[in-house]
Amino acid sequence: MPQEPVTVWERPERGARGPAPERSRAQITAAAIELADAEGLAAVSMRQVAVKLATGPASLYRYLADRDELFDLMADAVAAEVDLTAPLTGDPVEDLLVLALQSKEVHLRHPWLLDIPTEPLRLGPNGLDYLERALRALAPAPLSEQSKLETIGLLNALVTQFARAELHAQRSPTERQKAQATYLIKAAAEGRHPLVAQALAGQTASNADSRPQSHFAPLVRRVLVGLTS
Amino acid sequence: MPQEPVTVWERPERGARGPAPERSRAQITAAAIELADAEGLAAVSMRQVAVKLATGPASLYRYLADRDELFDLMADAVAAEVDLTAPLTGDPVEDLLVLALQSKEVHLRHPWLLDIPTEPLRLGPNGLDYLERALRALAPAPLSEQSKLETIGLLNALVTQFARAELHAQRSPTERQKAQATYLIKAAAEGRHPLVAQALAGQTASNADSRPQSHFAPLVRRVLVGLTS
DNA sequence: TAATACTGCGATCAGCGTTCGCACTATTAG
DNA sequence: CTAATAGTGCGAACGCTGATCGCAGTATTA
Repeated sequence: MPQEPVTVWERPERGARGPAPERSRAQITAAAIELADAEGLAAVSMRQVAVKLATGPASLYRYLADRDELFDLMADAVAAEVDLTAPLTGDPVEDLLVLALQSKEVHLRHPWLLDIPTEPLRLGPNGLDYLERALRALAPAPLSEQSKLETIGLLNALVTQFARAELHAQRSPTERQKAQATYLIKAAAEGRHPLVAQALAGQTASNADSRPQSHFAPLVRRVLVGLTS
Repeated sequence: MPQEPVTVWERPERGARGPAPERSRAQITAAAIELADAEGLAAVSMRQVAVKLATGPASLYRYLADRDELFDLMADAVAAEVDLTAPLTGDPVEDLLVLALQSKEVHLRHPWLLDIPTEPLRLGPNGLDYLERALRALAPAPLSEQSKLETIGLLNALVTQFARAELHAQRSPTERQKAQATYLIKAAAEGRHPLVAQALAGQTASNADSRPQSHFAPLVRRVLVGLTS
């Protein structure tokens, strides 16, 4: 027998009998995203989401199997913020770059995305559209299927990496981060890590320009050119 | 006044007064790593670690400020498994590749590393040595300090990405993963994502060769050549 | 009209990270 | 030698978490 449907995406939103649900997955997702945008992913507990919807925690389990599925819904919801309608140029590098830039914007808008535990194949309908688009952009490149997927994965890794760095730069540091920074400086000044000290100096010097110039686009371009040649 | 020491690395392991501690950070770290290796990072709760050390949870807080510091210790402990003593060749690409390969091995040996929440500057003494080594490898390359750090960051992103993929391939899939996979297949077969379907087919075909050949080394080389030229 | 399948949700469970306060002990100061 | 001090071990507890169970109420089907 073929195992009942299991992902949120396949499981029907409501049954055919009984009273109409008073809420919807979309509403719950929206409430969760609002919470996460305002107070971080840690604030997205079943209880707090329930409070926001004026119900009890147990009720949410009529809509979701568990908290992880809520993450699925949240991630896929914001994936829809990427525009996939613009025409492709035919240049894999430029077309992928457009995608990556947008994806990075989404991450900056929803920093909690970086806190969602990485699951293999966490991909909803919108994520699927995104992937299809990336593969379309990559179609002209003479790569194996596996290499294409690896390239897209690498691109996503770059997106999250730079999103993290930019968020880190623009947010005021926590106590922990200040402590870590002073430790690093002190340790580097000890003399046994001269190159780290030098890199640190260069880093703070470039910050003194107060130009948070990100090298994202040029770096992505270089990497993609190297991979799709 | 200069704020009391705050990172685990600066805070002295024991005070000058009072009885000698019955345990050490190293012991606690070892117990936590054993737990994590065997049952995953989720099993590393203060209580379970305490049980493993035949003590109470509250006692651990004489050694650590919080659970996150335990992660610091764990990550830095396994960072020591990378060999940094071999002589450098002088070729940044090859020298960094050696580092990356080792780092990936560490991740395969300790999969829970991928579950530790990414914090900016989570870097202990061993992590610092690793960073210094990477900068040494990169010294011959004509790059700005910032670009060097970005390159190393990208390298680490590649390491985690491939480690994740390889672990995913070699572990038997969870219920969730099976469900996600069947959803993906079904959705791709629907016709609106032809390229995803094609990529999926190519993926399962290459798996049929049962050769889990990783493209890690060649891909890292290509990326690094592109970035350090 | 009866059976059925669904909904909302209060009560509750087990587990979590962390804090408090107390008994105890080694070191230091007088 | 004694008293003050700072450190240690840890039982008990607090507030929070994700999740389950069972029951009352409701819309659909037979």
